[in-house]
Amino acid sequence: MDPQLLFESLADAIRRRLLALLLAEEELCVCELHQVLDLPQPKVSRHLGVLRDAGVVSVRRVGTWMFYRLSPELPLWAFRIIEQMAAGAAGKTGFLQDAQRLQALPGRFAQRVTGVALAT
Amino acid sequence: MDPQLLFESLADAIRRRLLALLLAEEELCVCELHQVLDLPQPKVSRHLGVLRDAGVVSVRRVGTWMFYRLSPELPLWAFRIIEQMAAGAAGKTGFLQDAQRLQALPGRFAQRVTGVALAT
DNA sequence: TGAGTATATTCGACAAAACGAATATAGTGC
DNA sequence: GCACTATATTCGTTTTGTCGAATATACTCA
Repeated sequence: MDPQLLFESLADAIRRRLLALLLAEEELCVCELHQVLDLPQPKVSRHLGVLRDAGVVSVRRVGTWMFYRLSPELPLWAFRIIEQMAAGAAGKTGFLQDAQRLQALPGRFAQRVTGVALAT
Repeated sequence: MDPQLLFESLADAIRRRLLALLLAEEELCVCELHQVLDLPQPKVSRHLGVLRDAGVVSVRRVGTWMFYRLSPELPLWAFRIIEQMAAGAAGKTGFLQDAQRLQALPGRFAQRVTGVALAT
């Protein structure tokens, strides 16, 4: 993990919101993320691409869905930075509403199970 | 402390090197920093200005010297991010040589004492 | 195969950030 | 006042990053 790439990733508020959600939820697909952030899908996809190219997140495909998660290869120091970032942003506008919208997403459990079943 | 300002600050390698030095040394003047980093003084000053405006570092004047340190008002989460940043950068090129050059600076103890004495 | 859904990419415009070089400011000491 | 040191700022240029809009790709299911 190149520190330069990590901190470039963290310099954008949208990417920080994405990472905060992935820290809370383990795994999310693009459609869930773009609903929660309430941003255009191409925009979310582009920012996820930056995170992916930096090695901050990893992806697996399940049918047409792409499930993103924090990279399991993140060094501890990088993971802790993301944790503290989320801690610092916890109360801020955007992050607070993201957390609420995430909990309000319909059918999340079923979709997750389907995804896992298909992948196994 | 605005997360956006902190992460913008951390997105630049020179500013991360500055912060790593201030984490190790408590307090340093511009001339020490620009010697250690081996970069033009105006460049170092400009980057310190970014850190100052973001509230990441604070300054005190002692004669013609300006002594920079990590801001005592940094929230814990921000301080921990800087710590982990330094941990992640520890081995990397630049940071390693900075640490060595810092130790090799002549007259650091005397200068620090003088500075404190003048300020009191 | 074709329609439909999910995701990714390209394009050109625009804004922000960093740069070197030169210059300005502020303090010290004579 | 002048010379000297330390630090900061401005200027014009170049680079980098983000954006919306449009389009392309990939997969599923019938």
